[in-house]
Amino acid sequence: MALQLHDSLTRSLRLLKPSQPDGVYRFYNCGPTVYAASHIGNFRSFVVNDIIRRMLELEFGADKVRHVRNLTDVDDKTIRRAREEGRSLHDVTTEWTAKFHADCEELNCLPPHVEPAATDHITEQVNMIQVLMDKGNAYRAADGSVYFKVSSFDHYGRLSRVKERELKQGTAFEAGNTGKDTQSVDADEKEDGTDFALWKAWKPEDGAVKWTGPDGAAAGRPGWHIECSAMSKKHLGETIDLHTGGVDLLFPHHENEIAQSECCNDTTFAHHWYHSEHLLVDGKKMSKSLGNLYTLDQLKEMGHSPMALRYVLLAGHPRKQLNFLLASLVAAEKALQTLRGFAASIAGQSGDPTKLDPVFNALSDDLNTPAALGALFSIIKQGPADVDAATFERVMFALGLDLTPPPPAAAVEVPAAVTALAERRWAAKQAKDWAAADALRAEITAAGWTMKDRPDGYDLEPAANRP
RNA sequence: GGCGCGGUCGCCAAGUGGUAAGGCCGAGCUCUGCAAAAGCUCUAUCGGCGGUUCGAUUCCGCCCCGCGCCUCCA
Repeated sequence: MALQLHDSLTRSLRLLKPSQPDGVYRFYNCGPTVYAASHIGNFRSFVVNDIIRRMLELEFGADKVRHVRNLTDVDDKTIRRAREEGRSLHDVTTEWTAKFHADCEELNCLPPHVEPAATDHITEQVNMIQVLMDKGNAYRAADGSVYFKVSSFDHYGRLSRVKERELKQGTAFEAGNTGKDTQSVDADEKEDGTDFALWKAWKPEDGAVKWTGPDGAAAGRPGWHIECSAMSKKHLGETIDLHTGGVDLLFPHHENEIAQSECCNDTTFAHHWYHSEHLLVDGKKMSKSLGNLYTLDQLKEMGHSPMALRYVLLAGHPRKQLNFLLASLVAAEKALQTLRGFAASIAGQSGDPTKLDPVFNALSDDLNTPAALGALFSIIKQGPADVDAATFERVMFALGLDLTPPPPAAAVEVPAAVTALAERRWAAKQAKDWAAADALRAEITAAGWTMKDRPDGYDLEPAANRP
């Protein structure tokens, strides 16, 4: 089945196809803001995009996919962080970029082919803003900032259907963003409330962070949206095949990107838009204020593996909100164990390569990962006969599941008393004194340990009491 | 207020106009003295009320409940 993906612009399922004569599929994925460790909700988005990348490679060939994912390394949050820690912006973003890469690697996400950073593309952004100003799509405000004039772009709102939204009294939209931390001075400078910043004039709290702006504008820094327009143009060209991100980016970020790019380049910005849904925790979107935010490190500290998280992320449909539960990680770990056992049972075996088609078909059908997993386990249930090992590996590649056994958990010190009990029970067992052996097992259990017999000895493990 | 999404077995979660995948948990069984591991088996009528239909969980309407977005959050 050919790869199909939901398109946010047309709200329909559409086939993925390279639009350029070179046959290279151009794929841009909005990346992280590097000011702190990304949380597992961020990673849901990146894992989903990783599946897209993998499916594209299987569909068109690894050399026919160009995957770009940016790094936002200058914005309010990165600047604030640097200021609070008394460090340079670069110092802070370098640290968190490295952390992001490490987490991605643990989650088995393929690195994008290009990972452009906003601060490395100031010139490209300034040039783009310049063009927009020259064309009358942007204007300089009193403070030297530059804004995009939304009314100058007829198609504004097509993606998010913002024009169909009615502005009602008392809503966040109308009431000047009450409750949001956007007490932006911008509002006073803009000609229209919906206009957005392309270039932000320097303010004292920006410290050393500033660049020369477009002609006539003050020194400052680029607005958030323009970086993606400029960097996707530089690395993928004026028209790209697919642009993706989390649903929250649909408006205003992607809507604004379209406006900037299309006004600047006079051509279609992206043929296809895809947005993955949010990961919820405790039924709510993760947020610092709710205290329901997890990072990969936190899960690892609880004893969970990155692969288990990846599996959990795949267990929900990418375009449907997924409620994250710690218990799901335990289930995922079990499922992975089954997968490992199955992989071992078919190792080196050749069989019917079409047998796993249902899995690929599910993935090709709008990235239905839960259905794919379901199909996979249905096949596993039928036994290893006729399953082609190489094809199974392709399935694992598509899902990005690394079945290498996780490194053994850090050895926990076994108390001497428990070791002594275990030795006595082993001796009793050798002597076939079952009554004594069973009594000793009970004592070991009471002490909080589990004794697992092997033909030639035994293992001691702390009693399972994970969440 | 606007826009959008969702309510399916104890938990997670696919799916279909003709009586519902899969994972986890649970139960039973087999095999190993016991335990572990492994294997086998079993467990739903799809939020509520109407409508369309030969037939709806699947289509339409209304209601209830939950969630997201509405200017810088993946």
